[in-house]
Amino acid sequence: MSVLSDHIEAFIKASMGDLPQVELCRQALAAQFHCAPSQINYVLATRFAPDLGYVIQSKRGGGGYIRILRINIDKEAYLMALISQGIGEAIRESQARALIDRLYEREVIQGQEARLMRAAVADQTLKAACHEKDILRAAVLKSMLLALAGGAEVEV
Amino acid sequence: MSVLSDHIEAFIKASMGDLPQVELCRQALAAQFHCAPSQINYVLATRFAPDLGYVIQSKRGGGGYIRILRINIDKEAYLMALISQGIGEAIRESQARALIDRLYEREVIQGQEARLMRAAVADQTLKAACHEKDILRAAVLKSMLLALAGGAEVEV
DNA sequence: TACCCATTGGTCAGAGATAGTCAACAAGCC
DNA sequence: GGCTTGTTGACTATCTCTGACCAATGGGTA
Repeated sequence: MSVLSDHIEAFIKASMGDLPQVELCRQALAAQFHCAPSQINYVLATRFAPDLGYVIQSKRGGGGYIRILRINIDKEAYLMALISQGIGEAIRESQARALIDRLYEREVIQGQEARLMRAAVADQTLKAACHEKDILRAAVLKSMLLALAGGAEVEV
Repeated sequence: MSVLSDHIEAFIKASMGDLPQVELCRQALAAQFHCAPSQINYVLATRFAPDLGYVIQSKRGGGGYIRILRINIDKEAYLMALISQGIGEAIRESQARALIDRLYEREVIQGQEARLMRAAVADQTLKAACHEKDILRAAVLKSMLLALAGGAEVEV
């Protein structure tokens, strides 16, 4: 079954080739495929999601763009596993701290980075109701792990 | 994808080189880039703002000029100033990114740390209503800056 | 000195150019 | 039919650029 989203996905992947990143123009791409611009967002959300090893950056306004960065999954399998399985929808502060400590022990991160991460996910930092806090913490933690996994090869 | 503002910014930075300041003539610059004079103000406001480490001085009338000064900062004092004044109750993603970029340029943080911080304060990360997002982002950012400022003495 | 006015930069609202979000509808697949 | 996936359009958010109008400076002139 070959559907529009698949074509767009294939086109983007072909554009990327072996490069670590590619830059698109949403409007132009939508015009090229004769679809609504939001269709591009759908493809990005479903085929180039963080869990699938991609990071999306974009800018609006004149000269706007959408940039897709690829993560080297082989190299960072541990982080990706953490992101997709090790952290659920929510995570408590103590669990997050333990996870960060493990990263430090395994030398995935340095002291300064560990301090940054702890600060970002601290209970005191996340102003929200208790359960919301844990959800938020999970999101922040995942996002940072993704940055660790994907950032190394790309100038962000 | 580069746009007029980017070109003007690049030109000014090239003019500066390693010097601590540079002097421009708004009209002449606008003529050089075939744009409205106010476009220069736009570039100054968005690319050479105080948050980005610059100070603008200017004089009108005959022999008028625009002078751009690069600020040199003391790391700890800068961080503390950012925490107490530079960041309010809320901060937008673009402002937060600019702030992090500046820390990176000034070598207060390294590339990996910058990526971590950007990830933590990204719009995509902070799942909340728009205004709540900005408040949350300010809290996360401040918390991380505090970690940077006080990090050396804190137990790992 | 007092005033005029040419010259130069500042401000701001609005238009234009992109991209993001979300709810509703459509198409496929048990 | 009901669930999942795909598609769209209306509305929103953000970034860029411009022009009309405002403000300041300094030289010229009465």
